[in-house]
Amino acid sequence: MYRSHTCGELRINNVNETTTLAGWVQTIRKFGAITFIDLRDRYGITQLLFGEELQAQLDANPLGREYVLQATGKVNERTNKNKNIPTGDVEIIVSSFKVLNKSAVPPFTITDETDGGDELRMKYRYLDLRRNAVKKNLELRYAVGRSTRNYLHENGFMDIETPFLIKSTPEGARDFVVPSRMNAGQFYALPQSPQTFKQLLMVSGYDRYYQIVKCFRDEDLRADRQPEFTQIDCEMSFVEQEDILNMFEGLVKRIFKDVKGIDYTEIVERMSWEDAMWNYGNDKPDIRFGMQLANLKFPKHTFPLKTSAINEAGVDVNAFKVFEDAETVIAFAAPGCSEYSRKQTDELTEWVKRPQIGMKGLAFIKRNTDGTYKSSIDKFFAEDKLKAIAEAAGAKAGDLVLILAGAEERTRKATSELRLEMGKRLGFRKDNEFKLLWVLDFPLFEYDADENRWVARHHPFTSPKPSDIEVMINNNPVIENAEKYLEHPYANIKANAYDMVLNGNEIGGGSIRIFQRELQEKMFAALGMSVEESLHKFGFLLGAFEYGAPPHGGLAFGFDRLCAILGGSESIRDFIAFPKNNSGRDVMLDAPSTIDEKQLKELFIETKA
RNA sequence: GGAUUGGUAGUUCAGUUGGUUAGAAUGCCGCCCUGUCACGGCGGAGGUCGCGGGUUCGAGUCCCGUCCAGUCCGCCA
Repeated sequence: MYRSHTCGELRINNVNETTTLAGWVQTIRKFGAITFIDLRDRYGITQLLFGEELQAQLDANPLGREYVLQATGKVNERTNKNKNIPTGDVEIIVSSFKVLNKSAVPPFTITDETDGGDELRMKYRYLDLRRNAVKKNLELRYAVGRSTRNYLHENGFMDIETPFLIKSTPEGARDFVVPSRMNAGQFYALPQSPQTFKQLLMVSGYDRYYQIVKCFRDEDLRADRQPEFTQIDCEMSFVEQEDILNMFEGLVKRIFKDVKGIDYTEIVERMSWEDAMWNYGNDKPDIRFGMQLANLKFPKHTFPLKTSAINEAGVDVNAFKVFEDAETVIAFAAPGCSEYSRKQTDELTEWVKRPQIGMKGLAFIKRNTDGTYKSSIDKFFAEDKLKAIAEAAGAKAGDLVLILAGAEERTRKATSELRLEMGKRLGFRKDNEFKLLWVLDFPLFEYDADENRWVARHHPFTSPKPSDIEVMINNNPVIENAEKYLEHPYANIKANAYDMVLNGNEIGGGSIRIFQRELQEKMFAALGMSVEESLHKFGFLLGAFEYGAPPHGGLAFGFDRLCAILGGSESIRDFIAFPKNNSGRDVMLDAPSTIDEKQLKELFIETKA
């Protein structure tokens, strides 16, 4: 027997029991004739006391950090208790011990606040994982997974595994490919998601499916993006959008309850994609705070049903040349910022001029607490006009109105980024506050300028809104005038698609699918695919749709990202046991790497001389 | 593919306008210490300033190239 207890479980009521612990040496504190050792395992830390009679034996078996140690002794109530750890009331008076294994000096400290940098931690990830901070994240991930499985199981969902070696369909993200030895010159692809398999399972009658599953995309990475990542992938038959929204906000609420102890009783807000873009400049708005955008000027065809925020106030924003030349002018109010100094407004201007944001400048109006207005553009607007603009932006006394102008897409995005930045600076984006949102009615198509064709915004299996099906079928997808693609009827077709947004992050998304062969064929054609091409790539799916495919839909959550947000982190890497770095490398394994000539030959891959 | 920040002791970092022998903290090693828990005290070892080239009397510092890492844009149905 290696141990009778873990290092995290002994308490005051165990006093006088004889116990054997095994774990890693966290710290050694020597005081001449006595020595304290903190022994650590997955469950906690317990203090060992080595008395005078063991010092000779300790000198003969010198210990160091991270040595694996077994110690037997009696549980003793401490004279000086440590209130910082759960086992702090007791210590073990060691009677015998054994070094189970030595350890080299670790390259960084195995503590909550480690001195190790990211690169070093990743290289020695097996040491990094000993740290409480990382362990906590993996425990949270495990809890989210358990909660998900429990909820879905209770609701009749069945976990079915789908293959990892599949067919490459270069639509969407780039595939990872795997050469086939038995089929010379041919390749498998790793799935970007089990999308087509779960739809086939619906055809097969497994009307509630789920899988917590690895997906692979060979694209450039970010702090919240890995080449292999995990999805909670779900699909249901005989459902409408409403059924799916209800089922899966139930899932997220259950996860909040199980993992964070939060009763999320609020109604989950629902917002159209158009409203999200109009009010927040973003299809995944953070609604933990207001600061909604005021559209002072915008291209009409982008928002055919909307009217300008100042149309009725009689303000001509074109009085300022920069605004006149701009396609779009958007403002919003930063609460309590009217006292910003010149230095602070200059700094914000520099912030929006960074290449990542790419604006030329920033205009502002201070609505002072004494009722006056001070603005960077008061040369062009009389005070009553400034007042009208400020009011359109929802500014109260003491607020600062920030205004950006330029090309529609860039300006809207920049304003959204600035809103998020100000929200962060003003403390409105708290890690421990959670706000869910459904974004609905996404556009079905997106224009691809490089190829001058339509691409599916979600994926090509997403069904159009029933009212838009006729528009899709009865119009030629060919874009005659690339400049005016927005005037093509396809630009306004809406999809039966939905995203779940948590605190400004897309945590999941899905759609009601096409389930009739004919409509699916039309969709492929709309995306510029020939009949031969669609049969070659998706013939199996079109075939399946001929044998009684039920109406169905589903969604997938980004599991890693969901865990990171629940853990209050921007980066998903510390919620994955063995993540890859920015360049897709595993620095611990040093992968990817070259392979043997022999392996290459077996794959019929020519090697360079 | 692009922008940007960084690379100096085992580790985390400082290093001024280009100027003598490149520093601090921590870790490591040795000695002392019977109640610590960030123990303490004394002493010691530890450097290809990422790599290559250039400017200069002189480069950690300036210039060019390159590699690595981080963040972002493009990309990610």
